[in-house]
Order: sequence, then C-alpha cells, then structure tokens
Amino acid sequence: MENYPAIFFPCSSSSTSSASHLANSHAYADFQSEKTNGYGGLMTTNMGVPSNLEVNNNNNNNSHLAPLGKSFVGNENHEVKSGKKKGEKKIRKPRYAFQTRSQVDILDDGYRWRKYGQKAVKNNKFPRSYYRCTHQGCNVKKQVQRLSKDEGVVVTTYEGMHSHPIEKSTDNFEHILSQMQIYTAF
DNA sequence: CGTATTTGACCAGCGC
DNA sequence: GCGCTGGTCAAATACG
Repeated sequence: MENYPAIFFPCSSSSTSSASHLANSHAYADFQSEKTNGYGGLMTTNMGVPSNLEVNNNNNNNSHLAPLGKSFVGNENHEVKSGKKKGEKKIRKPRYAFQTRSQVDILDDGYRWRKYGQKAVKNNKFPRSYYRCTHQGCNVKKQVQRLSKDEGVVVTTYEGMHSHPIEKSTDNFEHILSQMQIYTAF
C-alpha cells in the first residue's frame, strides 16, 4: 500500500446543475501518526468557488458533529483498537473527509461504488452510508453522511486510495480533477 | 439474468 | 461485565 494520499475531489458530475453541489468544499486529512497526536494535516480547499463560506469549522464545534468531530480535529480515535497493541498488524488507514455543500448525497467522483451498509448515527437524523469501490483489488472505502442541522452539507469520508483509473467519463470534471489532485507526503 | 441496493444481524471496541 | 455505538456481512430484494 502506498503511504501518500491522493485525493480526488468528490463532485457530482452527472447532469444536473453542478453549481448547486459545490458551493463550498473543505477537506480534512486524518493521519495515523501516533507521534503527532492529533490530525496530521488539514486541508482546506476551495474549488475556485466564488465566495467561500465558513461552513466547516463553525459546525464542528457543535454537538451534532460529535462522532465526526472527534475524527476530524484532534483525535485519532477513528480507527478502533488504538491503545492495545503498539501498532503492529493493525494498520490504521488514514481517512480524508470532505465537507461539501450539496443537495444530493451521492457525490459522483468518477469511481463506481457499491453500497454495503447504512447506519443511523447518533446526534444525526440522517443515516450514514458506507460504500466500497467495486474495482477488484481496490479496497477503497468511503462513507457519506449528512449533517442533521445543515441538511445542505454532506460529509464524505474517504479511506484508502484508488490504484486504478477512473471508470466513468467524468464530463468536464476531468480537468478539475487534474488540478485538484493533492499529494501530501508526510 | 446479472449486478447493485436494501436491511437486519452480527461483531468488535470502548465507556461506564 | 454489560450495554452502546460504529462498522461490516450477507441474504433477500430491486432494478437494468
């Protein structure tokens, strides 16, 4: 597995006005560095959107983001089994969360996802959906969650990395992706 | 008919 | 030790 995260921005491509989807996007990178207790990196990205509202952090301090908030800022609580073994076989994968303003939950990022679960989250009216990349050998997972308070905000959390090309023809999205690819070396 | 989604069950970790 | 919560599995179902 690679260590460097490559992040593609989730966007809803298909038809419909893409404008409504990406009013604002924020990305959080969560790394499993035990030394750096806390988040390894935090990325804030605006997709060339005109005015960037400050949707993210303001929401984080509230309780409705409780589960995610822990993962995002400060705590490496995301992957279970942290304290037990001093890190040997339990490799905790970094996760990257994107907070996006969107009217739809399904943000099509060009990959094909198979839904494998859905759970209700506490402090949140909306369920969280679990997706897995259908590409063979690609174990990239993502989960999509909507804020109960702001139903216009969708949080997409990616886990793992794709090691294969995009399967769909992301219309005009392609050129955006080329710009939005982020490689972080930690 | 093949593939994707739905949905409850199951399981593991953590807090109390 | 028990219960809660989050994450995954898998059978059934829906959909093209």
